[in-house]
Amino acid sequence: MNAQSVTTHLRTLGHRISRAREAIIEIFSSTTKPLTAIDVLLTLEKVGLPVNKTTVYRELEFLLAQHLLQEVQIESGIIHYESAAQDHHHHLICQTCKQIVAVDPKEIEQGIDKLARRVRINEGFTISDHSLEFYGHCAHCQ
Amino acid sequence: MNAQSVTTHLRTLGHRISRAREAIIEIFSSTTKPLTAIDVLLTLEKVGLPVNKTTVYRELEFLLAQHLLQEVQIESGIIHYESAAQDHHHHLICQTCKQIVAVDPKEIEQGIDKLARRVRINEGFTISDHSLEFYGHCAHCQ
DNA sequence: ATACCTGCAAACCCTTTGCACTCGG
DNA sequence: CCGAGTGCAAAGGGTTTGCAGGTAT
Repeated sequence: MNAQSVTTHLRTLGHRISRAREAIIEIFSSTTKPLTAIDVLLTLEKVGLPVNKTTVYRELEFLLAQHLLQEVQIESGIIHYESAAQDHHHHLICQTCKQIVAVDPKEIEQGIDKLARRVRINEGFTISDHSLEFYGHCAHCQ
Repeated sequence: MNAQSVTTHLRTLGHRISRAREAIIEIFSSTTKPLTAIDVLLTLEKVGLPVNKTTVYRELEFLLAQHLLQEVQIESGIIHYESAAQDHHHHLICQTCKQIVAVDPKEIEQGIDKLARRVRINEGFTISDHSLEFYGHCAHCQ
């Protein structure tokens, strides 16, 4: 889902498309990296569309409620968001330089589904989602 | 590793065992649930050993540095800790009642190792750790 | 025109820090 | 005794809220 179709979708639902909203949608459409509110704030400044941090927080909340963004659990104490339109995937987090790389896990996903099935059976849980993140060191930081 | 052997270990290293420290070690030795600083604070109050929150935060930091606790990534914006002495495992988080259940994944671990190996090859990362959490609904909340 | 969206300031929650005091070994 | 551990108050980050003013439709 590109930025264009997202704004059209929102308009259909009766939501307005302000400059800030449009820019934030554009930011998340053009990266696979999970971003924090501060990341978004700084990116907007760079792009020449400075916005109050309150607006950023409110917009992230709004897009989350619209299921256009999702939270990512990668670092304690700070919330990261990424586009919900991306294919389901996981992350590699370099513990040295903190860079985050998305992993497209076609094959991995199968494996996790198997694992989830075992867990569900064992504990009586119905599992609807999972998060799997790998921590280590990237090629450059080794 | 039980509370007794932990305190002995710390004494060997020249660290003192205050009442607060002892009680916190005891708390983490007797549960598999990941706890927040507030959880620990409230538990100490219940047990009749009220302690300042600063002390709790400092103690968690200390035990983390001693590799007796580890952080768990399960909820954005708040840090959960659990005993590092537990066998490596993962969690089931009920999205309704928020209860957290530890999963002992002897078999699962093998699967993840395989997945990690594929990821490492693909991205040039050296992977030293991972976190895998499942989200869904427990038997009671379904 | 009228909601919705925005900025600003203040409040909130979780966590950290500075400093003087206390207690464990 | 003496330094590690503690409490208190204040500050620090990230996030949320209230309200007045601005803007998209």
